[in-house]
Order: sequence, then structure tokens, then C-alpha cells
Amino acid sequence: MNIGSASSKSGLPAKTIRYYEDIGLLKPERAENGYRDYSTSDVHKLRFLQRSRGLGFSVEECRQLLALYEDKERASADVKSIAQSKLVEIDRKIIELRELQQTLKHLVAHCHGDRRPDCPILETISGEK
Amino acid sequence: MNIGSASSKSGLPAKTIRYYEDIGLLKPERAENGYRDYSTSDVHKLRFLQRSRGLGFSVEECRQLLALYEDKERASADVKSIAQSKLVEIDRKIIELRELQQTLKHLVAHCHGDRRPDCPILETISGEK
DNA sequence: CTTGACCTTCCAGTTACTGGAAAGATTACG
DNA sequence: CGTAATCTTTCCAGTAACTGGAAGGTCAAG
Repeated sequence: MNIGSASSKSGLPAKTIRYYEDIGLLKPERAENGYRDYSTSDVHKLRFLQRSRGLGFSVEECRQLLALYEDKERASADVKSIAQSKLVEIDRKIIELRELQQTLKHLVAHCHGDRRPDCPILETISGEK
Repeated sequence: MNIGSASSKSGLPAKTIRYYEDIGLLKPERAENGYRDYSTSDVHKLRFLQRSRGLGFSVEECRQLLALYEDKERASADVKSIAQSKLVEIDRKIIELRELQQTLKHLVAHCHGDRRPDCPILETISGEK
């Protein structure tokens, strides 16, 4: 499929998809006419990139994560250690998101339009309990 | 406190803290000697910035989130709508992180060193069920 | 057969840092 | 007290990850 379809299916702008090709993240086939031709598997990977980038992983980290699926000859110990360190990171991110969520809910519920002199919620945000 | 302490307490590099000041995110006091002087509240905000940036919110979004606490005169309807749209976003991010987590766990558990011709996990990652 | 929506490459601009130079301030050591 | 190490300051340049726009080729619809 063309880049436009790949874009709407993955949620990534066509510009970004071309950029990912430039930096060697994902190289699609080319049709006779020179157009990029994306497979379903390519779209899966693009969607994966769209998600993990949006969740705060760097492009280099995404490259590692993608490699977990693509580098079939890689030693399994390698795969495992990368995946596991990412799992720790993901756990942390989930916890932080829950805290942020709590803070915002608290704000919506309790700080409704009053003018706090020094909102105690800030301490919650900052993770100082 | 000096920028070095603020840096180690917030987890943000001093460079980044100065950059945030440049773009008007957080303006600390200045000591007699010209050194930046951060309050405990400033450090809370920096830590908050460190977290929300790491969770994939843009600097402009972080500016909005910070404003929820600082802009005490703001109409509460405004506050509520911003906070609520962020809550929706956070929910989505948590779900996506859980999916990513599942995928990686699956990989560690089931793809231990074999050479898959076409790993079915990719379909899971991509969110296509 | 042309109009409009695609696609291509290339180059410049933006966002959010990040590194390094040059110089002043502070602390720690002998 | 001198001086060396370790802050800190500003400024300017570089990098990462896009993003916009020009100039032009391709294609499906009327």
C-alpha cells in the first residue's frame, strides 16, 4: 500500500514515516513507479513506533524494541536483557501516570475555582508523597 | 538552593532547567551573587516537569498542566476542561503501556531464542487485537 | 486530456534540548 | 592567605526528531 494508507493506518504523518526511513528504522519496498509500498507487517511496526514514541521512548529505544522482533539471529540473552530493562521502565511509567492521574482528579474534584494560596497538590505531583 | 541541588533533586540536568527558564516555564529567584535560587516549590515543579516530559507530554502541554496550579485566577471551567482532556490522554497512555508490557512479557516468555519466520506478537503490538 | 489528489526528493525551519567556551563565585586544602 | 577544584554565569553552536514548503512526477476520475 502507498504511504498515505500506511499513514492513516499507523497514525503517523507521512513526513514522519519518510523520516523513519531516512534514519533506517523501517525500509519499505518500492513499486515500479518509485512509490513506497508498505506491507501489513510494515504498518504494524509503524503503529508500534507511533505508540512507543508517544509513550516517551526515544527513537533509539524504539530501534532496540523493533530489533527484538527483527533481529532473529540475536542471542536470546541479549533480547531478554533489553526487554527486561524496558519492562522495568514501563512499570515506572505506569506508576507515574497513575500518580499524575490522581493529582489531576484531585484538582478537578477539590480545587474548583477557589484561589488557593499554596495548593498542597503540588507536593503530590512531585512524588514527595 | 543552587541549580546543582535543584538538578539532583528534580532529576533534570542543569542545562535543561536553564532552558526551561529561557522559555518561561519556571523563573527562580536570584541570589545576591547572581546565582539562581530555587525554592522547594520550584523543585516540586521541576520534578513534575521531569515526569510529565518523560511520559510523552510536550513542553506546551506541560505548560498547561503547570498553569493548572499556578494560574489561580483562571476560570474553573477552563481548568476543568484542560484537566479532563489530559485525564483521557493519561488513560490511553496507561492502556498502551500495559499492552506494550504484555507484548514484551510474551516475547521474553515465548520467543526465547528461536528464529520465528513471522512472529505473531507483532500483531499484538500493533493493537490489531 | 486535463484537473486534482496523490506521490517523489530536497532543503529549510522548529522544538527541545545538549555541549563547550570564557569568565566570575565559592569551597576546600596546604 | 593563596590557589586549585568545583561550582556558577552567559552565549553560541550543534543535535534529535520532526515539520513545512517548493518543484516536479504519477495516477484515477470526469
